[in-house]
Amino acid sequence: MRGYDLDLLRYLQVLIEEESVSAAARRLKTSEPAMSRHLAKLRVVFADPILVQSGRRMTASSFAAGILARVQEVVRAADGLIETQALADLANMEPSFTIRANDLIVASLGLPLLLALRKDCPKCEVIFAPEVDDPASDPLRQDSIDLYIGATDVMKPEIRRQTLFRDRMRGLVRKDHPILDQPVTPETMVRYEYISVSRRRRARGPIDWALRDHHGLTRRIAMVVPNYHAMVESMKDTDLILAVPGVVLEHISMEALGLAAFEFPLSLPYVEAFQAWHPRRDTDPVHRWLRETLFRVSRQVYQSARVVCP
Amino acid sequence: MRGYDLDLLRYLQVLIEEESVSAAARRLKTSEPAMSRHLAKLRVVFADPILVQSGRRMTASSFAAGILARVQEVVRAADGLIETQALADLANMEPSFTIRANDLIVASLGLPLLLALRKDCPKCEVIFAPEVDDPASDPLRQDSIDLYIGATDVMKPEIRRQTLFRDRMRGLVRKDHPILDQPVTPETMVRYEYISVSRRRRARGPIDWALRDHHGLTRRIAMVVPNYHAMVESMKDTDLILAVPGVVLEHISMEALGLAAFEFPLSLPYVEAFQAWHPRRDTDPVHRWLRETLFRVSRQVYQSARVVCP
DNA sequence: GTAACGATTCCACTTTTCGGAATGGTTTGT
DNA sequence: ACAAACCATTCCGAAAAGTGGAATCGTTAC
Repeated sequence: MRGYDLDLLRYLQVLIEEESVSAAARRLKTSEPAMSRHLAKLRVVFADPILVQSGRRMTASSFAAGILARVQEVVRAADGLIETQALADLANMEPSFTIRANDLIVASLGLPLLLALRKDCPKCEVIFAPEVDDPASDPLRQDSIDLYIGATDVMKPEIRRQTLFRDRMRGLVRKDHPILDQPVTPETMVRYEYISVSRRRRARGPIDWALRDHHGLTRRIAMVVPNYHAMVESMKDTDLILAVPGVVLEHISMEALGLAAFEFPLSLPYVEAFQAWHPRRDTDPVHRWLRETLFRVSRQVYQSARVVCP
Repeated sequence: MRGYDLDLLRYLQVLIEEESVSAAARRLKTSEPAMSRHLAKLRVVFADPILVQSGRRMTASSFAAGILARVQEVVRAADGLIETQALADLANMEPSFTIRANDLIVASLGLPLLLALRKDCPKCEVIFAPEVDDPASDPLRQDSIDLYIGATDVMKPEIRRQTLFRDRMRGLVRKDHPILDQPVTPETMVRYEYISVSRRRRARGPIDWALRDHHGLTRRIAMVVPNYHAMVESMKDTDLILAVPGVVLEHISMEALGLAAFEFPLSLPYVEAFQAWHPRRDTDPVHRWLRETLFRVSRQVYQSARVVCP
């Protein structure tokens, strides 16, 4: 009597969490028939149906629901056994990371991150996924991206997040913009039109609220664009103002583009850039190393940006 | 990145505990090449040699030795997940138990134990292994017996044991033996010769020491036999005396064999009958049920024996 | 240097696992 | 009531993985 195949616990955990054979199969990147067979084996080993029909769906049996926490703990402890060893062999690994981030994050952090990762893991690959309109929680849940970096998304409750840095918005304008002729005031701010960057038509934010609440002023939004780079290169011929996080200014060629930046004379909340990941990655040592590297790199980039633009 | 095959942990535990590929293979009832391949996989997963050459032997690497307790705990917790379910399906199981016990234990407890087991598990099988000369610890370690029942063996330190009952030795003689003509005394005890039951020529024991220490007397051993039944049927024509545990007297047909029993007039230590098993069975729910059943049955047999022969 | 013992690798065979296709089960919408 | 939609299970041929015996390798004892 040797004992049941312990690897079945991986399937058991995912089947109970998803309460669906097909969802569990998708999550572990295998087929439904294969996952259905694992379930059949689990049913024999545990002498319990594990998942039971509930109308058109399946639901966890009471036994399965009762042991889920213990199963998670066993798997977590088992994966923790290799954690200290896994990073010892990074040099020979070829992991691929899919990260979703907006164009300015990619421009400001993409290369420093890759260089830092490559120091430990020369063969790793970083894929920046294009931004699309769905909230980042969905692909994190579906495991189609490994990590999200951004500031604007609202995350689902189980998604893990870590703040990378907090920054202020600054105004970006053409170099000889008239607003620069004297110190910027709320009044001069609303004298010109703005570009708003949004993928979901949220054209108004903290700047609008500060102007309205503290000065009774309203700025005009001339246009809404989906990413920053769409406008940075062409705005030098306009009087438009673009609000950008300060940290990214270092990565914009101000002189070559004929641009300049100024600070908003408003008490604005900080923009909080964070990284987010699905909890299934919590015990993945390589993924943790990725997150820790990103954290370190973004802090370094942020510090050097503050030195350049005090 | 799905994670390593958790079933490898079973091999990891045994390999570290045994510090030998062939011993681990024997213990898990597989071949050396198969176990060597499991070790090779573990070496890849953990990026560690796990077992390293130490002269002619292997020894656990420091990493492996360091995680052994955690591995044991993970495997124990994983097996514990099915414990509450395992006994729910006893009725459909066909387990086979190999138990080593002397002939009188088999005679007195064999049938009651099987009947009790069959109440819960109608298809179970009990094999009483023949007694051989090696200490019981060895086959328990080698997993060739599931359980030992006896009183005389010294157990290795890791072997688990549980006392079943404590009993006194009694004298068994032919029915009209002259020693029964009057109350037995130490002096009459040494007037006749004895049969000693031993597989390892330990012909002298507590009876000899009590006679010598308290009465300055010595009994004569006429012969040494390997089991009780060898002599029980033929001693009715002799004046020989056989010392047996009281509990088994109920299972000897005294009238049919023309025998009788008497109490020794000595302050003898109790004989302690116990069951012993290897700790690998500690978390085996079916094995625990076997032990608990045996404990219950032996207590019942012992109680009824005390009623019959006060 | 040779024999003994255990670990590893090779190899042919067996067993298990895989995913696509087919089938079965349940609910929803018309 | 029936058809469509969705998910779970079973069937089937192919691929992958596992097995143990034989051969080879590595180390020590005599």
